[in-house]
Amino acid sequence: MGRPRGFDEATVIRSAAELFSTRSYDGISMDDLVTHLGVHRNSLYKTFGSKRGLYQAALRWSLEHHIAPLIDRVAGAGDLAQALHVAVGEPAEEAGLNLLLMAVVERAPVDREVADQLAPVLAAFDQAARTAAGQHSPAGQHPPGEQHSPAENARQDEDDVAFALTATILGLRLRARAGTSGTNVDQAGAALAHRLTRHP
Amino acid sequence: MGRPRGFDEATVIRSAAELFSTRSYDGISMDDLVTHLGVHRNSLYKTFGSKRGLYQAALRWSLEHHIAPLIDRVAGAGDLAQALHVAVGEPAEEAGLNLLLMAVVERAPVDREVADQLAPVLAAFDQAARTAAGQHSPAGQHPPGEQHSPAENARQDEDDVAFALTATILGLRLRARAGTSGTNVDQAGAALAHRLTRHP
DNA sequence: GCAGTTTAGGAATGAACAGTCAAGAACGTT
DNA sequence: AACGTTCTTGACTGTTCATTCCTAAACTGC
Repeated sequence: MGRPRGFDEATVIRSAAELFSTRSYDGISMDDLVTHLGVHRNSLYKTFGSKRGLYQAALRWSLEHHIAPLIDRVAGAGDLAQALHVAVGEPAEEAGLNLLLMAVVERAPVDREVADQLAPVLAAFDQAARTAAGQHSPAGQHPPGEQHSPAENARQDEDDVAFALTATILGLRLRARAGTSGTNVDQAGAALAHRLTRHP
Repeated sequence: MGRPRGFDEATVIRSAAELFSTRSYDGISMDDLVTHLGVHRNSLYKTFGSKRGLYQAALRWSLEHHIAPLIDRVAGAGDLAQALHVAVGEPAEEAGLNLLLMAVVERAPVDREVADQLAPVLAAFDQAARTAAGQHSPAGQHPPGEQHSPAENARQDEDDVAFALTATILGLRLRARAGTSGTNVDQAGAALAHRLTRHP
């Protein structure tokens, strides 16, 4: 009952995510959003409560619909080269990764809820990178013990490499954003993957 | 002649760089700067012209006094592990790299002068990473020819790996900034370097 | 100690900002 | 067709923003 909405909420969220992926949170005004989304201020406030609410909805949507599938594809990639390719080479995921990048760099440090939302995503990325890098040891957190058995060291090493690989993926997207052509970024990822998998 | 300054310009620039490294450009107001720097608004405007002028001075200073020496140390590192360690493991350079990170992610896309200033710095980083990764081929741009001789391919590959390594350095700093729980960044860099140098 | 020059300080300006209000329009229900 | 409900709309509010004005202060040279 009541007047029907003149806009599709999912579409608005997707457009907002796109806009938020291009500039900093404080660099985007509500007027910018109103213009870019083609939806009236009050409709946005009614639906999302505040600018922050809209941002959070956009981030959540992007993490769920862009990043999570991307993580799955990274985890399912046959080898590391393919994993890096799907992570940075696909232009379709640009907006999603750019928003993640912005969120990590400039939102997380000043918004705890954002930080708390991103932490598990980065962890999942690590896990996927670890899977793609070579299925040597099973998933899992580190057990509490302080002993350094060879098996534990190996597992820790896998974690560390995966952590660095996620960093590389984000760094490569950062550089693509900074002006380097996508082709070169993809090529750089391939070159690094090749070096890392030379010695299986 | 005239009344002497009540502040040291270099100190102010350094403090501004520190502050700009913590939040986005638009997330920092002139009031924030006035408070953090302990210098009156008018003195800042008299000296730097505008908020953007102050930012540019801070960025230039940081690139010159933090990033350039860091690049030199990366280039001079004995091996890749050491290069990554000096790049991400030294807490003294945190502010410099964080500012670089913020500049690349959120300033460069909306401020061409910043973008133009960062491009050669990233290129220098690539060159240093290439040097640290192994002194196989001399420095230099690619010659114009389109042939793909083995030597050229090797050189291109070195460039690509170096590009990816710079991305990794920035990515690792990004993750350090994001509050890495568990795995530490330095250790991750070391693990990746170890994998990359296993096969010389 | 006065003239000239440069900085400091506080107050002001207008624009842009996030968020709100009240009136009306489009529906389902009765 | 009258009603309650939900959405739309444009104007509005108070705040914060970057930037500027003006006067007083601190110095140098005469």
